[in-house]
Amino acid sequence: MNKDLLNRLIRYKKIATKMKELGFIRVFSVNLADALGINPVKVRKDFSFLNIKGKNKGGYDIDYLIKKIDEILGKDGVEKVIIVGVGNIGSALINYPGFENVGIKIVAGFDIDPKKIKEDAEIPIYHLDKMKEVLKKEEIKIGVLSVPEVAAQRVAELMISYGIKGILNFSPVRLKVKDCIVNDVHIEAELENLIYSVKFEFKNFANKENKDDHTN
Amino acid sequence: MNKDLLNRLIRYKKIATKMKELGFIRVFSVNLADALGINPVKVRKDFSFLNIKGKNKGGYDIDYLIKKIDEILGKDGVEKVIIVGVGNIGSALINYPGFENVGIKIVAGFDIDPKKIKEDAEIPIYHLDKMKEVLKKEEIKIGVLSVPEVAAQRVAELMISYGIKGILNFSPVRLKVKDCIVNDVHIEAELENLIYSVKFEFKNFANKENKDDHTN
DNA sequence: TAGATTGTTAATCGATTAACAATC
DNA sequence: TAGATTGTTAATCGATTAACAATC
Repeated sequence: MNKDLLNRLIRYKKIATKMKELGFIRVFSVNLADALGINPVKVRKDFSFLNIKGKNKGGYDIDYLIKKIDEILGKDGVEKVIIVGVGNIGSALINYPGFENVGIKIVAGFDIDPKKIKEDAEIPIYHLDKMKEVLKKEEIKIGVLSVPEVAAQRVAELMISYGIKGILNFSPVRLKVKDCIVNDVHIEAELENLIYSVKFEFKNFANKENKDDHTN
Repeated sequence: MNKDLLNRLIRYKKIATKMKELGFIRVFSVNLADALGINPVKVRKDFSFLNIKGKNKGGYDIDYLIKKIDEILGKDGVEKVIIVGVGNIGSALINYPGFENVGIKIVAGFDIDPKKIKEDAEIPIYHLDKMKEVLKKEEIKIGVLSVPEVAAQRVAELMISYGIKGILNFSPVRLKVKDCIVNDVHIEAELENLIYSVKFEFKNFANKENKDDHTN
């Protein structure tokens, strides 16, 4: 199960759920492919690999598809997540309402700035010193790291020592860690990449006529 | 120039710049490879492809390397960017101080909520109605899209109609657009992906002993 | 039956790594 | 010279696409 396949699986489920809400009961590989912008063969390959069966000419049963994906993903209730570093990005995430819909609950934030501590808020913000206690009590495995660059490596190691097994890393550094999965969200880098991509496109606009409608 | 290569190029430059600040004058492919967590052959392949020459046994001259990368990237001063949708994420980005260092300037934000409008702020926030005017005047090509999901497609089309050529998309939808490059930053999806990756790792922890120190 | 769709095998493509000559 | 490093060719690997039989 590589990251790309996992991403597709999450998206298949999202689409199937929406179609179910609209009253559909089955979906063809070509529908899912259109929605994701990929080749229908890849959808069938994915499902074949994951042992999700379709009906010849009948497509895939939506209820069955959702059930299978949930099985594969090990869906089991709400996942608790903490936010470490309550700066611009950190507080944006704490206030973001969309996580609930996908079964994610932000249970606490942590910071070292006394002005940011609010232990009695709906989502409490504690001093970093309390992280160990909270993590152990709540058995939290997933943390968002949104501290300044200079602190990132050190704080990541702290989190891992308290039992964190997955870090969503917003700091612009490559974390060197053991026994922990890191997913990077490097906004700066994405923006720089975009800027240069646009520049190249302009530079070469004379050369290429048939541009795609969506460049990942 | 694909996206991965572009990303590596940006990182090569960042590392070279830091090494220069530390007083180094040359760098070996293996150094850059270590920093990026890749194979040194790939570094040399990249440089060979981009016509960046090293010295046999002498590595790559840092000043020359930076100059060549700047040439390739078409580095020319500060890039102006707007933020469309000044919610949690949008305002976090407006207040984020790190963009200056990489030559990015946020020049304005746009929203439809009158409470958010602040035309006389350092980084002014205008009503969406003024977007056309500002974009034309400042000749802005790059925009960050951080509006709610339901508005994303419509607002993206609006931006493009006013001359935007690159969108950094924070909304959890696949934008269907023409003549515009879209880079996605899907925080929710990354977090979901992380959660499931950790679950799988646990499920299979008995099977694998030698885990890598960093999983992208 | 004819047409549409799944599921799989084979072919293709590109990215990555291995191997190694050239050279300092 | 011996060792280290670049640069390139060849080999490998995995992901993607093409082709097509099976089937409803």
